Amino acid sequence: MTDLCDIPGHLVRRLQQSAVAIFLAEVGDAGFDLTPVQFAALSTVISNPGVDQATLAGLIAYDRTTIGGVVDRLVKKGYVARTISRKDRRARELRATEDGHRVFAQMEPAVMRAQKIMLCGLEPSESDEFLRLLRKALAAVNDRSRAPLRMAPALSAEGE
Amino acid sequence: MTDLCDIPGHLVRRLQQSAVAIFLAEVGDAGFDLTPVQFAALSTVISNPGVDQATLAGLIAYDRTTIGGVVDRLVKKGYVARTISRKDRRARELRATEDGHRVFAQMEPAVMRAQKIMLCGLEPSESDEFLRLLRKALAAVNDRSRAPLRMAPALSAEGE
DNA sequence: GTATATTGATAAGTATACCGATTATCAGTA
DNA sequence: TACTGATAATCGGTATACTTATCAATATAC
Repeated sequence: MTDLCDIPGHLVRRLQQSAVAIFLAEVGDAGFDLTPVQFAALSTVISNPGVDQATLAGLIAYDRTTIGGVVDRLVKKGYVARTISRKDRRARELRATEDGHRVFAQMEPAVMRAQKIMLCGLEPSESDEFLRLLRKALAAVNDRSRAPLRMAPALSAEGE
Repeated sequence: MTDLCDIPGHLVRRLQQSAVAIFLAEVGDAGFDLTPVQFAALSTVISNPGVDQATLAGLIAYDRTTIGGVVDRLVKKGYVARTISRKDRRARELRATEDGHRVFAQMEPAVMRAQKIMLCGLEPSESDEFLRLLRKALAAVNDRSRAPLRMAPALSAEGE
């Protein structure tokens, strides 16, 4: 008989659900209303000014179809500006607004707190080991997702 | 500067995405069309004949609002029967159909295969350790989700 | 210089997730 | 019996995710 507690996928899903709930609670208590996805997108736009949406999706391993809506919401909230690229009229260049930069910087402590809470059940050494295994497992299956991580800078490493 | 690769929540999300993609691929190749969520629900209904939807949601740590739609799809596919409880007219009693039992048994190998693929980057000992840490981390944050796991039978164990 | 293939973005449709509110029912009480 | 509170399920609304298909613009091939 299949016990769901023995199915890794089920455990990962539950941890992810908790992670989102904790993120929203911490960030919300701090007075911000970004979701984890929106935060990751904003963070990446800040690190890569002028990226187009497809590249952004690759950088954070999101689906290209999904990223449009995420960016929509960031634009609506005034944290990101989307302009049509001059070099390629298909592409939209993304840039964080001043508001976006400020909010990102201000909410970082809450985000870090959420990450700590998420792993509060583990000893520090266990936490490190967990993250190591998480990265290692991910590297092996990255390309089996519809939205694989596609590094632009010099990250890569683990994944072949 | 926040590197997303250092944010546990982001890593967990990516692994979950891969897990879902692998599950759908393996199960789909085997000729079945159940999602991970639907599989978990069907599995739990089989183990707990006659459960109501709220209890089912608790058993697999899903949101109560979501479970209705999941059950809808299982009913539409003919794998689960939903009847109004005689003891409590508010509740719906769920039971797997013969088709549901058969499909569940037949797809189990594909599900197991998917779990193995998901962790194929880890050595067997690492895989065990990863699952141990996953369960431990989860136990500590279970009640911070809107949909905490609520055991009815004698599951528990690891996660205290 | 036009046909072809590719690529960035979006649209439509389905399936999770979750919040807040509502409805129907049940349980206990006065 | 009517009232009160709790609970099962659903509804409306928002946000991910992903599939297939489409459109527009670019790049390449010829």
